[in-house]
Amino acid sequence: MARKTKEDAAITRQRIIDAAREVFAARGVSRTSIEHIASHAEVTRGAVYWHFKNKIELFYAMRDQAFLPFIDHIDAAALNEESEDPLSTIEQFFENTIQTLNHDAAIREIYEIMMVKCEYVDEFTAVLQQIVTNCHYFIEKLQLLYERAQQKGQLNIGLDPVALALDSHLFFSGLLHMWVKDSRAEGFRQQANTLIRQHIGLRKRAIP
Amino acid sequence: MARKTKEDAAITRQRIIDAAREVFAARGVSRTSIEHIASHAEVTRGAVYWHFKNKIELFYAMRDQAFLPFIDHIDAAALNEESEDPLSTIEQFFENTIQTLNHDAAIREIYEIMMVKCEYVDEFTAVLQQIVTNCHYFIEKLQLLYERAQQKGQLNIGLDPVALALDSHLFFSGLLHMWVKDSRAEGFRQQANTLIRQHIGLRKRAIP
DNA sequence: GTTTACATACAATCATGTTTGTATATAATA
DNA sequence: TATTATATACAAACATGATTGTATGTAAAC
Repeated sequence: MARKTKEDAAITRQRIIDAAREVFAARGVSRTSIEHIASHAEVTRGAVYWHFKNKIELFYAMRDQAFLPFIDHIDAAALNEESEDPLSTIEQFFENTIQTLNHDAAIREIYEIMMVKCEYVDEFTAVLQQIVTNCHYFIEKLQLLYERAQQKGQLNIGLDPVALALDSHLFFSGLLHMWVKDSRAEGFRQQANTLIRQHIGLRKRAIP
Repeated sequence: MARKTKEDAAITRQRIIDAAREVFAARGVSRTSIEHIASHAEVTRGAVYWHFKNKIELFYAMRDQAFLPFIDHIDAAALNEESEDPLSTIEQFFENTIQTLNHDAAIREIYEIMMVKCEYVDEFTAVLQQIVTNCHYFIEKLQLLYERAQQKGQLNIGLDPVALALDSHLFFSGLLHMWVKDSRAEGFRQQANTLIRQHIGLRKRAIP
């Protein structure tokens, strides 16, 4: 087949990434061969190997399409320094993430793949470490927000922003995991927002 | 080779399970071949296929060695009805689980495999569903304990046992995940007990 | 004309499930 | 109690298919 224009090539590249995501989600990363991805994207393995060195490079490309926006989302929440209501900022952040999972099938698939359809061994161990690094970054931002909430008197007395940040991170991590695992929408997915509000409610200063 | 006695066969079987666990932990479930397991157990594939139909049956056998005791542990905590201090029962349960992970390398490996070294697709999707079922069971027991804590006046006023149970489950689920992922003991593992106490502390009625 | 963007062909492993072979533990029988 | 029959606990061989990376070919864009 003939050479394509640069824009065409970019389209092919994205098609391959999309195909990879879909096949990963259906068959798991390990059981997915380059041929599976190629035929699903309606190209040959040659095209895949042209755009990506191997499977893990493709995996990284796919991951970035969900995680770069997520980082931006975290930063946006934390950077809003003039917010009058830091506690609500946290709550909104959690709810928005769940919203995104509900509405964006691609993002949802990427989370699913990374949480229950990928084995973090060999070349993939680095991915796990990057996730952990991101978690620490996320915890930092949560701590910042809780500190601001404390300054504004939103928190119950005696609560420590550091502890709250860690606790909220574990809560949210657990929530995402349950959300993904409960793929038949048996309840958890509908309950998510309620759970978030209750979680934040636990910290909120009682209105006298 | 010759036929072994029943006890010898049982030993061989357990050796194969142990070998499977070790190789799964090192290479991930998908990348592990029956031959890998066999040679690690110092038997041939024939022995493995004699004792187990295929890889997933072996996986189930391995899993049960960690999860059956875990269920018992949950039941033991919830059945202790005369406990004067249900909140501490919960706290102890969390801490004991972490203790087990710290001291029992086999259990630790099984958790690791199930959380980050296994892809839940095809024959493995059933495993995920079973995990979710177990989670719901766990949440029920937590709810029971929180109800007892409420009756004994241990909880802060206005807290709902149902909400607390879900929140604690998410916390614990997130904690286990972080514990497993933080394999280089960079902090999370040491912090676990502190986090548990703080989490429970959030619910505890302030001593007047 | 050269580089790009692929398709096609090649070579080399590797894994799976099954089948067959076999020595012996164990139960049945005499 | 000694003998025999059979099921057991594997090892070894077989047949088949899948996957990977690379190497080569090619037509069109630049």
